[in-house]
Amino acid sequence: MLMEAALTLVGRGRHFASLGIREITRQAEVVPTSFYRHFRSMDDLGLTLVDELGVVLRGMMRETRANVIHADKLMDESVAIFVNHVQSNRNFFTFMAQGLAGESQAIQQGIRNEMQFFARELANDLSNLGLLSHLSDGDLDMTSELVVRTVAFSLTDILSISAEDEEELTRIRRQTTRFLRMIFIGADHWQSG
Amino acid sequence: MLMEAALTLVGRGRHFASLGIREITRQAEVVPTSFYRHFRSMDDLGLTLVDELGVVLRGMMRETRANVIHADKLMDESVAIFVNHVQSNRNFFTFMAQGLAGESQAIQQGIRNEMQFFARELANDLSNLGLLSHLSDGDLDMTSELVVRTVAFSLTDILSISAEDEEELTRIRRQTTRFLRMIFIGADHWQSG
DNA sequence: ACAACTTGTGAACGACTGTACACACAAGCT
DNA sequence: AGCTTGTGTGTACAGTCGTTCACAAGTTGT
Repeated sequence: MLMEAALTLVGRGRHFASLGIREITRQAEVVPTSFYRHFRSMDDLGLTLVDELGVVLRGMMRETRANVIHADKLMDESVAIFVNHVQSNRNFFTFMAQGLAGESQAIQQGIRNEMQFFARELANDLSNLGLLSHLSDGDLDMTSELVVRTVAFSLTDILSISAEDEEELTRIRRQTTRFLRMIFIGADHWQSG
Repeated sequence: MLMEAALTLVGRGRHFASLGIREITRQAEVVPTSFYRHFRSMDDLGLTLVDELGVVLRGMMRETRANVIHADKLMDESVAIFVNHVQSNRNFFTFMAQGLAGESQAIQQGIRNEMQFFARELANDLSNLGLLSHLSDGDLDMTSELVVRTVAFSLTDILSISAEDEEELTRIRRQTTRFLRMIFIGADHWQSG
């Protein structure tokens, strides 16, 4: 599979923007010409990857919703689930991190959209859980956006360490949780308008 | 100048990881072989760019310190100065955003270090201004780190819009300020330990 | 059974790549 | 004056790149 091959190379440290058609088909053990059977260009491949990334993110959302029932452990558990998903889809998330400042505007916009969708869903869930109910819709959206960005930045932390470094991983988990806690305290004391 | 040429290409939408030696020397109007007179490799060039980025960031810090005297306008002014610096060093900051998830670990680490340095300086300044004085050193560091990350993420927002879109720029400025305000409120009500 | 479609193959092209080498010119030092 | 050092030049080579084309094998619908 070509997408898989691209992700493998990305996971091996290469940047998506520096990959070539021949390189990917070589990794996929297929002749270069075959590339065009599936994608018009690299950008095309990238956009398809963004679509699949959306699927991964939605899966993560679903799992989070299913497992976070008590508001008191909300953050610890959400962060843990996030970290686990990054670990088991490392290449996908590496692609996401790269794409945020990548060279294709289309891919960039696609990833940005996924994040915004995620933030809106988060705002919805918070609202349904009765959390931060004193916030206006706009302020709740803003808070969710800030949360998503903070977690997304932690993504780059996770990706910068070796996948087996459990010690560092724990540090990142704790730091991210503290970030989120601080944001929620801020949101708690925020006065809309 | 080779560094300038690389930044020009980056500013033109290319990703640093996808640039070639010949491409850069062509942009610099110099013969390919000349590249090796100044840099051993692309990574070498990138690391030198990170050093120069440090200079830019320090300049920004200095200007912020000089202009932010009243704590009440601290955030609005700091954000405004940041946005201005991004606008007038757009290519440099694009390189920075790319490098955070780039393909050279050395460059990645270099930029990460710059950000950490920035965060520590910010913690220092906050301490000197007598702000958030109820926080422990560790918690003040954490807060600064969160602030720097939030601003860094806004960087990608700025870079994703056209340089002349004043309307969107104002939106980003306001959003970033609100993010920071929320973080500071959270820090205000944070109880260390 | 036959046609239409999908996916993969192999050869070929012209352009571009990184890097090596020998050489030229200028500046600074002694 | 002669020597070293730094920078830029021109040529060259072997390898890679994206893309084209005509062709084969397998699957599907009728």
